[in-house]
Amino acid sequence: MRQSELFTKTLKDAPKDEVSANANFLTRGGFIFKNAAGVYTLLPLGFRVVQKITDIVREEINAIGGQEMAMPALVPKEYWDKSGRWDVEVGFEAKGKHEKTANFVLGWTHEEVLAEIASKYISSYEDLPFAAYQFQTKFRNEARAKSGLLRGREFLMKDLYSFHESENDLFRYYEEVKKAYEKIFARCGLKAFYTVASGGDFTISNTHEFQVETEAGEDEIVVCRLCGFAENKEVGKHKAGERCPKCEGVLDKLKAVEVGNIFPLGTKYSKAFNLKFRTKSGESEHVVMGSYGIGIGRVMGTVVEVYHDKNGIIWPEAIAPFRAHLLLVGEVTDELKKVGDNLYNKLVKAGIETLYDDRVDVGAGVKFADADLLGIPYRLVVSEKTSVKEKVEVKERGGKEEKLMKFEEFLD
RNA sequence: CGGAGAGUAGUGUAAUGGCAGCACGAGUCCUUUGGGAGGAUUUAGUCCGAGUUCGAAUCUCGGCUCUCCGACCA
Repeated sequence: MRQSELFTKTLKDAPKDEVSANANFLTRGGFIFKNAAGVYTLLPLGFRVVQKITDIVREEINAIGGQEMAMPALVPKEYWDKSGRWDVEVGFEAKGKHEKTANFVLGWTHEEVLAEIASKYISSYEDLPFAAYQFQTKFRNEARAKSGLLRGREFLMKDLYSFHESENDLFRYYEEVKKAYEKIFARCGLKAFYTVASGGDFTISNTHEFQVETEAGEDEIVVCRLCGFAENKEVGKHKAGERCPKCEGVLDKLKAVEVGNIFPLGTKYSKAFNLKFRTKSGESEHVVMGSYGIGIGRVMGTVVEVYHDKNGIIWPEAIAPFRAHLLLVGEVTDELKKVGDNLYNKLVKAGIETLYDDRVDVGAGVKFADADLLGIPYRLVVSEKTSVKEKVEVKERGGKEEKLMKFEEFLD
């Protein structure tokens, strides 16, 4: 992508009143645009990051047998009546302009929808287990949207639902999802604590959250840094300073953001939707369900909270919008442009996603500042003053040197 | 949903009852070209609605929106 053709621009000043690092840098860099509190447009750069994250999630969920599908955002009232969740306060009701009453809710979760569908297709133990998921925009009328992408009223979520003939089988799959989640967050560069959370009325045991340490987080958890045991403060069984229940360590308290969660639902929704199957011995039983979410936009925001310095974002390579940032620096002469264009073409041809700052009449300071802000992992600078490798020098945004040799082959 | 603060040009700000100004951005011209360049010139603004007043960005009332703290949630 040639930066001269990118329709967004960077902003020099941080948005007024905005405090969180992710809202600041993502807005200034032109990754996102705020349309309303907690409602964001993903601009081309932000969209690329989200695509990288969804690709990773899709790969890992497919690997545990998830079947991708797409459910509607308009969810019929009758479904919510069945589950008793019509009046849940986070819901946005949707009504036709000329209709008297709202007949839909903008989906804020999809247990109801999939339970309804499953009840038409599942009839025998032979149909179980199965798991289906989607990436979808969810709508929740949060009383207070805040912290940029960390808590929005409209956000992209990966929601996975699993269906089983027994609790045993549910918990077998639950462990698989847990492992998949661990891989997903690790690949996104996040260290996530697998955290015990209170289940509430909706589940048959505790639920689990994946929490990433950051001051911008809204949750407080106690963790053992030795073995990784973690518990949400709301559970209240363990306190900071106490001995870890799993090992010799001592529990620490920290602020964190929940990037994912997994719920053993049991039969709440299968009962509401009459979702039953015949066992091998011919009895009719309710399907046992689990549900598993990952907030995609929240992952993106969390990564920015974790990976930034005073100048901007430092994307982990796996989810960076581009891998290389090629900069023409100094006076852009025809000769210099030729060196840059050649290198750009070579990189693109080799499948290296490259943002090429080919802007003319933009000062070096501006280009470097923009590059720092955008946070693309590898920076290749083409300039008259660079003596290395025919006017090209390579730097890594995060400051480490060892990976730079990757680009040697392109610098002939 | 409770509490607090704030809405002035695309962005950031000044003007506290009396000519809406500055910087960045954007346009044009010239100079400059390795860390947010310089000069000239142009562009563009008081959230909405009432009220007080000779006169309102400024004061009053109502609304809308945003931010922060709290409660609640992926």
